[in-house]
Amino acid sequence: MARPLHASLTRRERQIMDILYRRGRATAGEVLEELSGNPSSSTVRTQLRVLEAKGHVRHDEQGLRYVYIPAVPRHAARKPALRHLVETFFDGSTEKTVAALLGGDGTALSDDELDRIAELVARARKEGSE
Amino acid sequence: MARPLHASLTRRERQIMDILYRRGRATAGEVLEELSGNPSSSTVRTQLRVLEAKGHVRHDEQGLRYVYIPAVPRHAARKPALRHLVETFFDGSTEKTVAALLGGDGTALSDDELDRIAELVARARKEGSE
DNA sequence: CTCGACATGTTATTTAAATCGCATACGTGC
DNA sequence: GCACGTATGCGATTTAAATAACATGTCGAG
Repeated sequence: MARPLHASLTRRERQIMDILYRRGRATAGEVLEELSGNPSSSTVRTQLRVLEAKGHVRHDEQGLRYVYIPAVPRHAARKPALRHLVETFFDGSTEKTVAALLGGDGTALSDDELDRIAELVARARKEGSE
Repeated sequence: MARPLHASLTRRERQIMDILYRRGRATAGEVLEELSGNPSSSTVRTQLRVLEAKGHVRHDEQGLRYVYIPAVPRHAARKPALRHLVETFFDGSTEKTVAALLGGDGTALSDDELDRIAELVARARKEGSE
């Protein structure tokens, strides 16, 4: 069973992977900027090399710089991550999760967005009943 | 800014916290059963004590056993966790997240559940327009 | 009472993670 | 060409995590 990648990462590694997934790609310097506890540039680059050795990221050389990219693309990584969170915090219930997403914090959703979400639900029902 | 607790946990600690959140509460033995790599009982108990020292869990004494419980209750911990995941993997978009939840893996949702989800969306719209 | 099963506490050791110093390579402008 | 700013690579060190051996305490059965 393929558990979420996150499960095998150390704290710093997770921090870095999260940055890479949020941004899509980043240089060592960009990762450094977003890391808390401002570690040295050396540290960050070492971590990125470790992550690459473990197969979690790869890099493209862009001129002088390395641009790091997650080895598992975002759209493939996020499903297991989401499911794991739903299992852990919402009893595996999609309904409870949606409730938290909508009723959530102060994030007011626009009517447009709610319309599109309603559309998603309608379509899911249609597909389910085929 | 209160980041998700998860961010400050080590791998094992996260594993254990996930078990505690999934089950609500657990003894050292129960945690041990669910942990991969079957570490020794000693190891698990030490970790639980470390987690307690760090303030992540507390314990109730139940007869002879200790029953461990997350210090931050699930309903309080899950919101930041969910938001962090949405930020990292879904560009902060509730819509994209719902799409992944519905269109997800093979998890077929019942019509009933879809009904209730639709109701949630309808209610959210109403509240938003007040 | 005392033995055994089971639970916890303490402490030490091993292993892994995190950090950085220093060496090295690549361009750019003078 | 060469000095400088900026990158990366390697190796070593420090710090933290993970693990388990051993000691202690509690209950129930015989």
